[in-house]
Amino acid sequence: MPRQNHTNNVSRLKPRSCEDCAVRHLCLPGLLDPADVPAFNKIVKRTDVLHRGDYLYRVDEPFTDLFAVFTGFFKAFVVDRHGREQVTAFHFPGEVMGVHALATRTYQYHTMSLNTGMACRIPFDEFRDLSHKFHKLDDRLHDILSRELIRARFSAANLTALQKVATLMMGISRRFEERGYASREFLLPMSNTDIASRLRLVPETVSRIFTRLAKMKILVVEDRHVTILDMDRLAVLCPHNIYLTDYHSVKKQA
Amino acid sequence: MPRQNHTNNVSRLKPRSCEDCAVRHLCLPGLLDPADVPAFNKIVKRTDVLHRGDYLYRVDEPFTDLFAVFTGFFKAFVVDRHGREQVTAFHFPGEVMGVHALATRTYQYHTMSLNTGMACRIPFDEFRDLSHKFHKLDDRLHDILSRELIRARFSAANLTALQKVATLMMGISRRFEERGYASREFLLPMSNTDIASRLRLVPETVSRIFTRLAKMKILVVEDRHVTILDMDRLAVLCPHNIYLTDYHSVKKQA
DNA sequence: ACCGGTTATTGATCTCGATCAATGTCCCTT
DNA sequence: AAGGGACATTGATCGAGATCAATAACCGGT
Repeated sequence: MPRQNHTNNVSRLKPRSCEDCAVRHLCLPGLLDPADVPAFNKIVKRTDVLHRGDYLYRVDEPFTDLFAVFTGFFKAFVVDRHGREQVTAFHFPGEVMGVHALATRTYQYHTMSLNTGMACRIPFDEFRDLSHKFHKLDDRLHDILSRELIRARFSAANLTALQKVATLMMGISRRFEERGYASREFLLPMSNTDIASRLRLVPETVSRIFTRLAKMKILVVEDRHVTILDMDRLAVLCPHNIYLTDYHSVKKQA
Repeated sequence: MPRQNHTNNVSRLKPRSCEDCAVRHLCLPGLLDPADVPAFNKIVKRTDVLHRGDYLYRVDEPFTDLFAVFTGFFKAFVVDRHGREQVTAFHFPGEVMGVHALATRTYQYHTMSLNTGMACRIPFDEFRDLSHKFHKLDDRLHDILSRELIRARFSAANLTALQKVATLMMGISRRFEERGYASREFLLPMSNTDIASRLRLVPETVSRIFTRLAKMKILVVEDRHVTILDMDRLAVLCPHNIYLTDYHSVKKQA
């Protein structure tokens, strides 16, 4: 049984640049003329190798940088007054983290590595200066913000537990696909508990839904290994064809 | 019993300018040096007088303009496949509408006037050019987007019906307050049904919650007239002190 | 290989808000 | 002033998911 996820592979940890990053097209410099990418790369710093549970930033820390996932997976969450985690987003390679803090100038979410990985740090002041020269950077930032906004509003929709889980799984599949990885078979980067928290469900319900989906021969989760058996019927369970991706193009609603 | 809402007053309908707009500080030009406001005002056009039920824009229309509420109130909504309205936001004077369409270049929500009012139309291409000269416009746009993002994520939180209604009422009160109107006594600009739709509840539940709040001597709704009797106890019902405002500063969570 | 803590699974019961139903109120039109 | 359609209120019942509880599987560390 395959145990390692391709995307978890961080064996070659030498610093890399945006120029040869596999997910640049999804990331902040994605709209730049290739000739302008080195100028952008110059302001980017890579973090140390991060391990499961390491924080990228915490709530109330002053906002100084935007971050992008270089390798690995991250989760954003808040902690309520009873000490319970509430996951607000999962972040895949190439996705930008921290844009929510533009107005308040303090991060509003904790952001934590789900496994071994690395992030890119983009000092916002330098980004802002650069975006005045390269307006494509501004356009991309606007894109990211407005996509996240639409996605956030839709994830507030009143869905059944089955629809929620189906939509999340479809979104994860899409995100693997747009990064060039297998989209019908993959390791879940996050725990069942994190999934439940993200979807405002309890872990018991997520577990039951997985059992149901297996009985329906749509999707099997064994250990953390997911196999999508029937992508079409999975898609039918997702209302509006809105998947919980961060950058996939937003579909129209009827 | 007072029947007209101050903010509904559109008796003097001559075109006005940003320079003497009472809610400019909340709006797109809010961060501009006063000397630069006329340059911004030059690209702004006011709509005709709009009446209850008039559309400002519809889903799938090409995105050409940002809009701002000049007078009156607006709601944004989608229509699901069963023809049911799903309200996604209410907009008060000075608030900017349409920013969600930056990425897709088509509006993703219907936006409709709730009563007699008027909106400002800001052609986005001209705004974009101007923002390259006045970076404060860009900063404000970022602010608006990131605030909406945080608000949208929180409105996805798992609240009880009581918490939802309390949070909305507190948000409305705050929004009246920051516009200089009475914040403890006002006319509800939207129907109970719209409130229910916004909060993913049914109108029956909203009605029952209002009855409960009256019995608790926290808040009375008679006809559309709201009187807040105990602001402190209302605030206690709002988790995280996050109110559903568009521009009020986002509070920290514990 | 063995533990100890975290995480997943499965079942029984409970609860909040939805649904169904009936009546009442408001407001716009004529 | 009358009538009609949308909107609001209140009660009775229902159901999806939470909660409570118990067991099992997994994982990291020594």
